[in-house]
Amino acid sequence: MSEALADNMEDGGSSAAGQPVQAGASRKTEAKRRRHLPKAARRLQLINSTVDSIARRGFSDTTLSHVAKSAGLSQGIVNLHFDNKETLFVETLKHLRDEFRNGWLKRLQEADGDPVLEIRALAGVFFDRRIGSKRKLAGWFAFVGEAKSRPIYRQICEAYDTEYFDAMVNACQGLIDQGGYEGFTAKEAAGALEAMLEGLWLSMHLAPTEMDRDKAKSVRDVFLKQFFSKHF
Amino acid sequence: MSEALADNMEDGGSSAAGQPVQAGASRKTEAKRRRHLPKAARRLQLINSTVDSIARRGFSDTTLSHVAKSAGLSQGIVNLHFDNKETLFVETLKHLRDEFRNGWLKRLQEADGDPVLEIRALAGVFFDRRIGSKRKLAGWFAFVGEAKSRPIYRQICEAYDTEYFDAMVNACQGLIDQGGYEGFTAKEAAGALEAMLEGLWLSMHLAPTEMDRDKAKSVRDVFLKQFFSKHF
Amino acid sequence: MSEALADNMEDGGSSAAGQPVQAGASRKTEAKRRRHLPKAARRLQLINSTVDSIARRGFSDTTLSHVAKSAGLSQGIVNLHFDNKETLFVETLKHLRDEFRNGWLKRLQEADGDPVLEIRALAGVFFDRRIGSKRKLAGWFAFVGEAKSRPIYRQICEAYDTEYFDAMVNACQGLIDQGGYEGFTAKEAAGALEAMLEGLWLSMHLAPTEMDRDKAKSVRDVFLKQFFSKHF
Amino acid sequence: MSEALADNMEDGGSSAAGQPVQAGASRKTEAKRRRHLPKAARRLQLINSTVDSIARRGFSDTTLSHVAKSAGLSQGIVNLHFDNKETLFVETLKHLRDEFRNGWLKRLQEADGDPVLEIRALAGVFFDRRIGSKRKLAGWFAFVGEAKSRPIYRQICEAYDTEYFDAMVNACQGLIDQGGYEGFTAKEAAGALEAMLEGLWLSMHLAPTEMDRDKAKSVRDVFLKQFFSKHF
DNA sequence: AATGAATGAGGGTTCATTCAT
DNA sequence: CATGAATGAACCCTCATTCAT
Repeated sequence: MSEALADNMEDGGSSAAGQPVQAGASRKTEAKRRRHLPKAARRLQLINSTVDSIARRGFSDTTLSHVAKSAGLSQGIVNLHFDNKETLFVETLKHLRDEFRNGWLKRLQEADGDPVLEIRALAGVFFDRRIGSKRKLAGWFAFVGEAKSRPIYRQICEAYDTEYFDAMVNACQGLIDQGGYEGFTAKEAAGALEAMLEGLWLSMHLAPTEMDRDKAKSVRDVFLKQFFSKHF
Repeated sequence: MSEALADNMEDGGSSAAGQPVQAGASRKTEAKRRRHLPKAARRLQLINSTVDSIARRGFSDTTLSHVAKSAGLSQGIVNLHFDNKETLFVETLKHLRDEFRNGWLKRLQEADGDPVLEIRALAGVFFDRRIGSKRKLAGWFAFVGEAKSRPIYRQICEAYDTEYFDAMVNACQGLIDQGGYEGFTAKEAAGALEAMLEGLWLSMHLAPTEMDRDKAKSVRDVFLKQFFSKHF
Repeated sequence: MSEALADNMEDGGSSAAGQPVQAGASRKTEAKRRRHLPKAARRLQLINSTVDSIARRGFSDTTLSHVAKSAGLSQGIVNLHFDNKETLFVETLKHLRDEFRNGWLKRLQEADGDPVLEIRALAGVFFDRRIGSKRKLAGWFAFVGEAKSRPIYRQICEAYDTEYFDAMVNACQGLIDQGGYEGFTAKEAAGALEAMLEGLWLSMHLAPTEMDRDKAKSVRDVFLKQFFSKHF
Repeated sequence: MSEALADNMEDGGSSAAGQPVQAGASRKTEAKRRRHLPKAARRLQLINSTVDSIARRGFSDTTLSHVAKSAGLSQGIVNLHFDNKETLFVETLKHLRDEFRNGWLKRLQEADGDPVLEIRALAGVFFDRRIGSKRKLAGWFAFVGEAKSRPIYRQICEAYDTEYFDAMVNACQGLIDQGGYEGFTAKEAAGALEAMLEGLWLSMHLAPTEMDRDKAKSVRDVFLKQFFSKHF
């Protein structure tokens, strides 16, 4: 794995090629190479390898061999745990989606109903190193690229996107209700904000040297100040 | 196929399979299937077919057979006009890129130095039906999805992206210089605006029913009003 | 397939299409088609099929499909065991080369230093049914035909050719040292003899009805008698 | 054309790529690039280009495009002058064959019935720079390599080979009739001699650094001296 | 549960051949 | 006579999937 892609491995990139990660190799049962693993753990490992491969080689050059090798396992392993390649991709997307949702949901709960904190929470997920790591951005945009021709990918995220947007609208409405804002509705503000956040991710994905996380954050801050000057 | 024609087709794309477009079908010899075409025209036709195919089947399921068939031509036609599949993709991306640049450049010239008009010009290209048609958006995001693993795609657009951003910064600076704006630099405003426009394209691509062109325009307007209240 | 078996087949070549050779077909599990084979055995089988195909269809009409089919295996089998077609050819040539060398080396050792027996050994390999079978001659000359444009083929045999020639010179020198020969050096005799032997192979390859193995042997004998009249 | 292959161009290698040979370019009608040529001349030019290509790229990598380009002509030119690729090859082989036959026939006539001169004539053709040039040797052995699978190639040379061998036998018989030789028949001597000459060609083809024309000649001389000591 | 040899469909590419110009 | 764009069959190779071990 290239350094650039590995930089956010706190989010659990899969094992290096050849040898699976052995965090606690001192435990007896892991003295030998661990060949048997609970089904769920194996599946997660393969999903992570898939994200790796997509980040490194792109969607169209990701083969099941690559995924297996990157997990340090053998040829047929994927078909043992997933019905087929498409299923692996679907599960991978669902994994990214769930991580994203868990990310903002947890923060949102901590906001405890305060609209300012809620907006910070909802926007903040885009700047979470674990969720917006380079390899995961690559994963996201790989799926975006295929979404047009594979409706299933859109369907997988549809309800979750709506849920996120609704939360954003709600938070904006909370600010507006506190008075002093004119000229835009909560939906419009939320639409602009979400679009901008996604656009920042796109820039971070395409031109990481031009748009790093800090620069993106300052752009976000400017935006919030312009829209909600009384609160930010 | 004339460029104007293809651009207005809004996802209609290149000729239908089986019968190539025959603009001047009145000529005698066209009773039989027309086989010869100027080299440049044939290449453009194939590029359009490529965008079609990418939009319809995605990057990874676009085969040279599909491209050829969608152009109503034979198997080997692509390799006759392009070195290989990758070259076809590269030329396709360059085509999209050039169209995009021509789009805003022409509008920018008409702005004649007026910053307000310049910003309208630069933002407007995202709402041009010919440039931001569904099939072309699909094309753009297909390349985005592969950009991480194929640096050539990024390189192709790099300088052009910079050029666009610089123009945007310049226009924002023009407004700021006219006074009355505080709290953000031209770069920050331009960064926010461009990110939001790209985010709107993303929404239009992924959820066209949720985000249509008109809704996107109103979001843009809200943004401009919030940032440059004295001019919009 | 055992090597000895294959060598004795005199143009019979590898297994017939449809059913691979099953030496130990009595085992239970062989009721179904045997699919797994040790890697080395599979490679040898494919090499033999390659010689077959070259003999039957020539170098330029030998396709991987033919090789696979002639081995009773599937399309992709060759690429599973060899990097590519060229590698298969290279390994095939090396196989022929090694067989040839093993042929004369073994005989030479049995000669036990006696120059007369050594010359018989070195010449004799050309008349070995296993090494100079019709299909293998076809293989040899197929590679000869491509040698000019694919230097690798020459390189593969270069050192081995030199080794053979040196052994021949050495044997001739042995005879000359025993006295009574004038008018030629050991190198010249060896050069003439080797050239003639190769020429005989050429005739056996091109005109097997005119030049069969027995006729070739008698020509060889005449040659030896004329050059080394005191010993033959 | 590589230098090594060009060194014997006195035998009329075809034009260099890009520009056809223009021996008498001063003639009016050749001021412009000569596009029209008598059929026979064009055919010969293409045959020569074919030998070139076979020498340079081998039989299996010789395409009609290469032949055409090497003649400085366009794609479809070969099919205009030959029924198909196979016909071109057949005609090329016939050309080599005819040149070879003309070579020894002419020399033989000059021998005027003297067996010694006849043998010199028959053997000498193998050392003629025009007939045994490197590129033509490459051509010969390319056809040898395909001969097994394309009987037509053998048929083309069959009668001519017999004719040559008969002449050789006849010359040997002439010497034997003059007395003093025992231990071999004319057929055996001729068989040995022809085989050796062909073997020398093979060595000159495969290992030109080891076996050059002069070395080959001296081997031939040794052979003649051993077999026909009273005449050579 | 895991392996990895084997399969076979389908991809990109080449090239002999055709044909309108 | 000559050109070169176009065709389409067939090649090599990849890879998702199967299956005996």
